[in-house]
This record gives sequence, structure tokens and C-alpha cells, in this order.
Amino acid sequence: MTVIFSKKCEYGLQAVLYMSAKGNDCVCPAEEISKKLKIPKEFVSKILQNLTESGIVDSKKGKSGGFMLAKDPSKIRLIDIVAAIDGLDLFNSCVLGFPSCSPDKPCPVHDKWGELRSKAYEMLASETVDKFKEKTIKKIGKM
Amino acid sequence: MTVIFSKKCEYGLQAVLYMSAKGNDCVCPAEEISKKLKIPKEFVSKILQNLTESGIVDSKKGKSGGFMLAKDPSKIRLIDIVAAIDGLDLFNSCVLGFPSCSPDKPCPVHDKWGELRSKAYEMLASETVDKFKEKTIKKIGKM
DNA sequence: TTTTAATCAGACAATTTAATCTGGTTATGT
DNA sequence: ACATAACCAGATTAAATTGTCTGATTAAAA
Repeated sequence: MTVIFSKKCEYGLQAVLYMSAKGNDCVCPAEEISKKLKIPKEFVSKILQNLTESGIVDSKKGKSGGFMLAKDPSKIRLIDIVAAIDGLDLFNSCVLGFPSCSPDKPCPVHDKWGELRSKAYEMLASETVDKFKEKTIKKIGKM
Repeated sequence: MTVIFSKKCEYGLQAVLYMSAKGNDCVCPAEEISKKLKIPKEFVSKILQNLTESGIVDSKKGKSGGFMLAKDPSKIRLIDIVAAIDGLDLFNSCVLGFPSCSPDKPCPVHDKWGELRSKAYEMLASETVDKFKEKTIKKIGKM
């Protein structure tokens, strides 16, 4: 069961946080990420290829190749990763699944939900991956 | 694309809000709900059968039968409907999909997300369906 | 130069979720 | 009594998501 993000997106967030925690110029093969985070190798590989197209991650082919962050971790917001994988429909779609839910055709819980949604968006848009370095290291250590 | 609830759950919430808006002792056939809310008839029927087992909805068989609320709308919280259909794992699972995410093994965004999750839970647990009568009528009118 | 270890592309398989179908049972109203 | 209109139960199909496999290409290291 996923909470709000797809599995792809969850894994993408995990992988980017992991790479950020490993330090700047480190090259991480998909195999390593797969083992550390217990994500199927081919799957995480695909996801990182996606993020490469989006310019968040970079890749190096051939022996001793792998994936690395394309920018400084302080320039990568959580929302950028979500946007690249799941898109931002989450923040525009109706939580009750009503068609064309908007300020002039609001669903019953439009206002109540809108508040929470805005807070979630703000959080994801203000937090950058460098902020989670310590916590990621601790978490991985306990897995 | 669903936001946080499954399609089943979205439709369940819509249907209960609709029945509540229609007034107290009204009997709503699945066909009517299906047409008004543009939900496949057989599907909404299944969902309402679920909610009947959970004691939120009641049903009457035979001609001029249909579904009705099993309790007073002021006694049905939004969270009750969510719990009956999707369950409450949503509020316990890790938003990043990490295994065994808990206060002593927190994922990187555990605290930040925890706040938002609590607020969402509180909202769903404090709001009862009777509170949305006006808004539901308005919304249905515009569909 | 050859082996090796990696990304990458695209097809394929499995699983979960969403939706449909068929037939049965029930009770109302004519 | 009988036709009708509803719920109900279970099987089936369809679609979306998740995960796997094969082979090609690339580039470093032996």
C-alpha cells in the first residue's frame, strides 16, 4: 500500500536521499542502491534513468560507472523528484475523485482538504535533499 | 489518478455524502447514485454492499428497495468510511515506503510528514457527514 | 586487446486495482 | 399470483502498476 506517492516515486525519493547522504562526487551503481535500500535492481535502475532524463541525476556508463546527483543536493527539492516521477496532479486533483473540482465547483471537502494539501506542497517545495543527510544515514544504518 | 484514497474509497465517500444530502429516510437505489455521481452502477453497488457489512449503510431488497444510511449522518465520521474501505494503514505506513518506519527507526521525513498526517487524520475524525450537506447539494447541482 | 561491469532500451510477466457480467434471491406493487 | 425492480454473491475481464528479462552499448581495468 502506498501512502500518496507511487512505488516508483517512493523508491526515487529513497534513492536520491541515499546518493545525497553518500557525499558529493560518489558514483553509485544501481546494484549498490538496490542492495542497500532493498529495491529490485532493474526497477531502481529504470527509475534512475527517468530521473536522469529529468536532469536530477546523472549517469556514467561502463565499468566503475553508475549514478550520481546532477546538481548540488541543496538545489534538489523533494517536490522536484515527485514532479519528475508522479507529476503534480496530486496537488490539483479532487481528493474525493469528483470531476472538475475547482474553487467555483468545489467538492464538499474542498476547503478542508485544500489547507492540508497546501501545507504538504509547501513542505515538499521548501525542503531540499541536503537537509536530510544525517537522518538518512541513521535510517540506512538501522536497516 | 487517485490522491490518497483508492477509487473505491473515493466513490464510497461520494455516495455516503450524497445519501446524507438527500435527507433522512430516503431509499436510494444503486442506479440513481450511479447516474447522479457518474459511477459505474455495478461498482458503486459493490462498494455500498461493503459499507452495509460495516454498519454504515443499510439496504433494502426487492422492488422500491435501495440503500440508506444506517445511522444519523451526525454519527458518521469521514474516517469511518475510509477505515471501512481502505483501512487505516495510510496513517501508519511510511510515506517514503521504508520498511519498519517508526519513532525509533524514523525515515528521513518522518517528523515533517507526521505533522501533516496527524492533521489529516484529525480532520477526517472530527468531521461528520452531516456537516457537508449544503456543500454536497451545491456540488451535485453543478454536475 | 580482451574481459568485465556498468547503463540503457524495449519487450515481457506478475500483481493489484478497477470494472463488468451472470445468475440468484428478495420483496414490492399491479 | 405474477411481473418487476432491486440487492447480493461470485466469477470473470480489463487496465494500471509493479517488477523481470534479454540483449545491446559503453568504458574502465586487467
